[in-house]
Amino acid sequence: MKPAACLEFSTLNLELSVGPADLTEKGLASKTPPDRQQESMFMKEKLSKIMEDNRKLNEMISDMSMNYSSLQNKLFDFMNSSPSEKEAGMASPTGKRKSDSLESYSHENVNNGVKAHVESLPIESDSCKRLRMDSKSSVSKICVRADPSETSLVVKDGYHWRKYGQKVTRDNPSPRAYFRCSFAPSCPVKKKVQRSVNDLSILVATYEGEHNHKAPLQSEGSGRLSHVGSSITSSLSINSSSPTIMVDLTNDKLHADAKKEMTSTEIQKAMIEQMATAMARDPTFRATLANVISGRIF
DNA sequence: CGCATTTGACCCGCGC
DNA sequence: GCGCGGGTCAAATGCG
Repeated sequence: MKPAACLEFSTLNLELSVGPADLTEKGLASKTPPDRQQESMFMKEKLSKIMEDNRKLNEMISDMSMNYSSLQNKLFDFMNSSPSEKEAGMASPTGKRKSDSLESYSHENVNNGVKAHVESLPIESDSCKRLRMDSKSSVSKICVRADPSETSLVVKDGYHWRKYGQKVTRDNPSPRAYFRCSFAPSCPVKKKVQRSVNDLSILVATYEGEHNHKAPLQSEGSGRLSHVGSSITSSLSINSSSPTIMVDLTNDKLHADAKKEMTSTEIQKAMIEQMATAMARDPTFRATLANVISGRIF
């Protein structure tokens, strides 16, 4: 999802509650009768305009929901397609740094661990300079809410990762950990994990490349990977300042709920509800919306 | 003993 | 050309 689209989406789903009571509080009651009549007409116009805006916003959110559902259906279709189809056109496995090539792709790192919550993003400004040179390459990024006291930069996503380096970067005092997919020796996928500079409870995982193997079954491998996928699916929130999806791993109740089987429709519904709730709760989003509304009114 | 993690050194691209 | 900074390597270390 593009940032602009996110912004549009994030300005939805809040009730506009400017009514006559609000208007009288602004000193309108003290006006003379002709003035009052004029003001009343003016305010009626304003109210109808606001209601119209509200209606448009509701239309936009329903459109966005439909688009989201359609995209997610495509995503599930892709997940169900054969591995050979996914691997067509995939970057060749590499070992040496000079030969690292990151092909562009649109569906990335979608497995039983991070269903539909992974986004493909353009290379960020702070990403590797070598990657920046390749204008076609893209990365996907997920944010995982984790206990700040937890020092291990482990993002459980269903795959097996081998840590091969850690570095403190200039723009973030928290160390950045570098992982390779260890499930298949030839798998070119890499992962960088670093705590958010703004919120230490958030782990930002950046995925580069595409797995050239099937996702490991959750029952096999290390036991800590159990129920990873569903736990992530059920609890997400949105940071209005960024298009990145947030995943909350700390909610025990949701962990329990997530273990239940969910149909894709239920997942979509739950996700849309969570997104709307998260946006409405976000103070930054609300302040932005208030500015937009006040700008329209005054 | 084998595997994973840690960590300092090194590589490489970019900006000045 | 040099320094900076991100990314990677590989020996050392830890752990089951």
